[in-house]
Amino acid sequence: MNPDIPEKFLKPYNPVEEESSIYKQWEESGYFTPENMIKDGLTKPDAEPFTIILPPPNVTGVLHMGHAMMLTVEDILIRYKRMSGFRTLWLPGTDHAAIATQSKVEKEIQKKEGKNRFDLGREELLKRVNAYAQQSHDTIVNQMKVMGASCDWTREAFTLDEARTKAVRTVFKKMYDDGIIYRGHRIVNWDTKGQTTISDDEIVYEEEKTKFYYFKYGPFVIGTARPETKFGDKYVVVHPEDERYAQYEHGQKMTVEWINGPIETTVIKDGMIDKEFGTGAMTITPWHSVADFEVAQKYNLDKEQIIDKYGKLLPIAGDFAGMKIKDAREKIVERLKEKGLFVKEEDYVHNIATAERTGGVIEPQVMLQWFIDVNKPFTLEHSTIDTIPSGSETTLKEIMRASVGTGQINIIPDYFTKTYFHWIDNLRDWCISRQIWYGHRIPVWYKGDEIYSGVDAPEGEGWEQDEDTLDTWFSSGMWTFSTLGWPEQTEDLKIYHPTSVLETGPDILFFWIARMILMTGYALGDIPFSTIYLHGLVRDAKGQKMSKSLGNAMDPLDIAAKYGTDAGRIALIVGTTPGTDSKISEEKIKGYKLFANKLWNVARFVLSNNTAASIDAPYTEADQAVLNEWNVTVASITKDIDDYKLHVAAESIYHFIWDTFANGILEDSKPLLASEDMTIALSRQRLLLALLTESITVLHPFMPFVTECIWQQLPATEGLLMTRPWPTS
RNA sequence: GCGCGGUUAGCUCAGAUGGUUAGAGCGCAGCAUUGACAUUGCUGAGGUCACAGGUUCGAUUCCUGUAUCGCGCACCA
Repeated sequence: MNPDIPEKFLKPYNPVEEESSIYKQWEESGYFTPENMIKDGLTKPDAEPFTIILPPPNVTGVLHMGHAMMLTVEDILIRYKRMSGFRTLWLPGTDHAAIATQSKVEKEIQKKEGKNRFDLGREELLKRVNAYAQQSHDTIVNQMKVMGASCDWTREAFTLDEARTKAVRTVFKKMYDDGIIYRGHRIVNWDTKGQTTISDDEIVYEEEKTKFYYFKYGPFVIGTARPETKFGDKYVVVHPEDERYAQYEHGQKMTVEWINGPIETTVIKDGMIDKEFGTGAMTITPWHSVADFEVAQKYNLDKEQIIDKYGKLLPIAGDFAGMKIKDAREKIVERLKEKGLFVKEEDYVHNIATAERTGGVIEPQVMLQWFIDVNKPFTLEHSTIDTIPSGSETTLKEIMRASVGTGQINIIPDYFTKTYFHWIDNLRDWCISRQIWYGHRIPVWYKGDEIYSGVDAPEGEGWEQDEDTLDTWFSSGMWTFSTLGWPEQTEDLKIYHPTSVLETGPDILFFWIARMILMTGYALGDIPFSTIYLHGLVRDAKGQKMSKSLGNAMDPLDIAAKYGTDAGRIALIVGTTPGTDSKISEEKIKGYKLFANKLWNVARFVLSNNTAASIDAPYTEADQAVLNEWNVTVASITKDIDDYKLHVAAESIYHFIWDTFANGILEDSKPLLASEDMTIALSRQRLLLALLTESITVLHPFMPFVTECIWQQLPATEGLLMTRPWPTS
């Protein structure tokens, strides 16, 4: 036994003791910044860049296991590429997450002080939200460091900071000038609780059991689930080929008895109606239904507002004015019964739209809002998108389609490509204005009838800025290039853009990924990244979604404290495959804590059986063969990582270390190390040290802490394992 | 309704561009060991790879259909 073995190894591996000091060493080395790697000769100056821009976590609280998954996958890729000689940048940041953050703070204020945002006023609310966001930011950054994220903190960004604001306003103005951003009266999703518009993607549908009513409407019987919206219904729609209604002409007018007395109605014949549903006849409410609105636009029909912003009936409802829609429903049915217009009712299940963040019911409303036109042709001056030549006319939809369709952007797993195209096909104009206060204020100013859009406020007196803010995805859509300094033509932008990999969960494929492709295509004529890697949702041991309310959420910090970050990281990777949900349990993580300790003991054994004389000892033929086999293993692991099969790579190195190395080679070594023949003993000593060194190098991206810790105890090593070149055979 | 994915050991999941005995972790049974190991090692039991057709010399793998679970989108007023 070698008496010089470091004291550390006399005890089991203690991750908590080692991890924070190791992270500090990495951070203080400056090597998270690629330029420092070049300066010290660890990366070649002309090395190919590899860039990941971190999907910025929302400053709404703390990181959860989904974030841990994201950070682990990205850190593995980054560490691997850094070791492989790439000019590697991982740029971190956080997202102000407008509506999510504001509604969270509003809820707290409501709970503690019983006040809403209108009681506080814009300025005071923003003060509170900013304070909360700052605190949340600090927590998040700390968590990321605990998880070992090797990102370049000198480049950290925030979606609402000064540089990003400039980028946002620059794009807004350009789109405004191109006529892609327009202001108009269109039907939007109005959140009656949050008092703001939201996008189609922020709606969640909840099943609701209700009644489906049939009423007499002149000579027709119409069906509806929402009698309370029917006051202004002056149009009855039937299918042009419906023989039951063949006797009526399109545009034919008639007077019918209705809720508050007789009204004049007009027959509309359009294919939008489903002949088989109900009676095949319905009245329409263009102000409060997307489909009805479209028919109304098509035939230039009147649109009347029935429901106000708070979900109450307007004066048009006569006796029912001021009532909440749910209360009004039964009373209206009663009225129609009294008038003898009621035919029958049926049980009915349908989905009601609610707002994801506030839970409020969505009432479609026609409102004056800002939109991005996804179908409007414009000229793209400079383009590197394969099928869109520079200077040609295109649309935002076409950019989104082309970037992925040509294979310039590759999605892993590839079956999500279909989902992506399906979404684009159904995409409508994007409503970007929000009636909340936390976020990028719309860079538009008004003075009388004049409208001005620009990066800065216009000169002169009397200009008022638009009260609304932008949808949070407007700014996060620019994240891959706004973080690199755009609109300035920075070195960073030249070197690191387009980025290499965008890694995130499939739940924000549309919210975010598609918007990044849109924004980057528009602003730069380029793709934002060449590979999209989608990880699955992290669920608990029973397969349930982790959530605070279920009490099954795991805190990555607790995991780190109990089992070590390394164990948590590799447990998230092994046995999971891109795009597929995975389950994580403490049992699984515990298993990898044992693995860290196993490795620790391997190191102890190797070091205690190593002597200086073995350094240049020639390998025996048998030992050379062992080394050759290891090289085959390395090559296969390398290929797996290159193919983004991280789960396979992680399992391979785990098996090599535990089964092949510890249980096989170490056991076989015992007699060899004791051999009288020094060529055999020294060769074996050298082999063991070499295999230990190489295997911790390959394991490093997956379990960075324990490997770095062992590396620094090895004889004749200098510098950090983090910057050691990846083994090539 | 349309689309996508899953169905492999008791549990959680990998994997095979079609080819002898289909893998891992956990769990289980037996044996060994106090050691490099807050243990670990060895051995073992356990699988018609959802079901039915088809293609093929050969299918768990490819194709079609069915069942079932999950997800996404669209929604019927």
